[in-house]
Amino acid sequence: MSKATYHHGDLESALLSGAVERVRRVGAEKVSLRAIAGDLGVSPSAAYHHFPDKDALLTAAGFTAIDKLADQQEVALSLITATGADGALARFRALGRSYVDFALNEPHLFRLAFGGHCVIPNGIQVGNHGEEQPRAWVILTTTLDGLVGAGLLKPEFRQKSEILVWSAVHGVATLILEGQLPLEAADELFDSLAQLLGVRQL
Amino acid sequence: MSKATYHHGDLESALLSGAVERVRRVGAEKVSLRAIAGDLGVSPSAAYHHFPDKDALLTAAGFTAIDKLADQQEVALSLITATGADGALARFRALGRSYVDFALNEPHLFRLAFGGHCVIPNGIQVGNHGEEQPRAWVILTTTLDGLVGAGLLKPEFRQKSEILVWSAVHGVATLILEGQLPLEAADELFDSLAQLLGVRQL
DNA sequence: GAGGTATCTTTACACTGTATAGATATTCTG
DNA sequence: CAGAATATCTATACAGTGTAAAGATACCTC
Repeated sequence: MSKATYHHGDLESALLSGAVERVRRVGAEKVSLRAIAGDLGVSPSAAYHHFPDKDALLTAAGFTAIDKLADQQEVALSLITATGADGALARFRALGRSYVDFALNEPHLFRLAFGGHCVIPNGIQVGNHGEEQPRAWVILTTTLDGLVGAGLLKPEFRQKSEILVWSAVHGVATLILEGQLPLEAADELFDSLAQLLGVRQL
Repeated sequence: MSKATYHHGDLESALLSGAVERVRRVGAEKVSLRAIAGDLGVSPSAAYHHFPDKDALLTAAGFTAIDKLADQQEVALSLITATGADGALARFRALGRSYVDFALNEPHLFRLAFGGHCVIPNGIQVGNHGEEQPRAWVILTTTLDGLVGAGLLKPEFRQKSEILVWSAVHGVATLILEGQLPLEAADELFDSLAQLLGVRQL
């Protein structure tokens, strides 16, 4: 409770969630630092004691958006209680659906997350299943492991599937969001992926 | 020559290419209308006789970025003179490579094109091979036709390949650009795609 | 050539990010 | 438990932004 009752409370996280909320509603290019500060009853300059500049605040907001996406994926996965092959396949599909749904339900957060603000310096090491991997990656590999374990995904496709699945799902989400592909493209893509990866049809 | 020697010449297209050039160099969120106008020796308000607002100018710039991408793809395809199966496969790969290369070489233009400015209202009709389809789509379908014609792509996969290939290539380009996947992911993806689609290996 | 119109300039305004300096509350140190 | 040091926030200010409104200028049409 030391920092929590300083001047404002925890202004840093208040600014962060304020930024997320405003981006969510109007999009990153239309949020103003002054408006976020105003919401909190705080002067425009106050933010500079917690973030070097507006861009840093938006970047932080973008990373929490990435986290929200992972949260949503985990919720979607947890809703599927089926075990065995049916469960593994349903989880694979739910993973893609939740990704696309997030993009369409929260377009501004999705664009903030993948629009240049949250560039990870040296990228991800694909083979490395370490701790500092993005959650989306961990969730994906776990789900693919489930398919292999259930005998639905041929083990020799397992490795290559990681990049392929994530890229395809991210791509279709973006292209639908930007109006370059129709809504139905998502389900058609999931069908194609399941079929081409050798997943047994239901 | 009527409009070309009006007051400035063709200010509309000058503004447009000025916007493209500045976005290319510093990114869309850092370009100012006044700077573009200043480059052309024109007052800040002059732009409003050709575009309703700054956003409209950026949107127009985004569509020319989409066009530049298509141009680059066509150039890449035209460089491959081989005929038959080798040519078809090489063109397929070149298509993906040029897409990823464009994203990495022109990150700001790529983000402008697919970052919310150029949303096509009702999306694309996938089955429809009409005239008003985006060039990227036409280029892709033609290349896939080449694969089928050369006996490299199973005809039963042809239809589903369109969405899958475009999504996967767009996705991997974006994820590499945003640092979520390493550079090598692109080639690994092309390998996976070729293999899974049943394309005969070289 | 006259009138009308498209094009561009001038001026102005509200708003932005943020630098600087000062005020205030908390924490640390003796 | 002082008093000093420090973290936090405010007040003020400034340059730069998008754009609205009104006026000037060049072009086109009749």
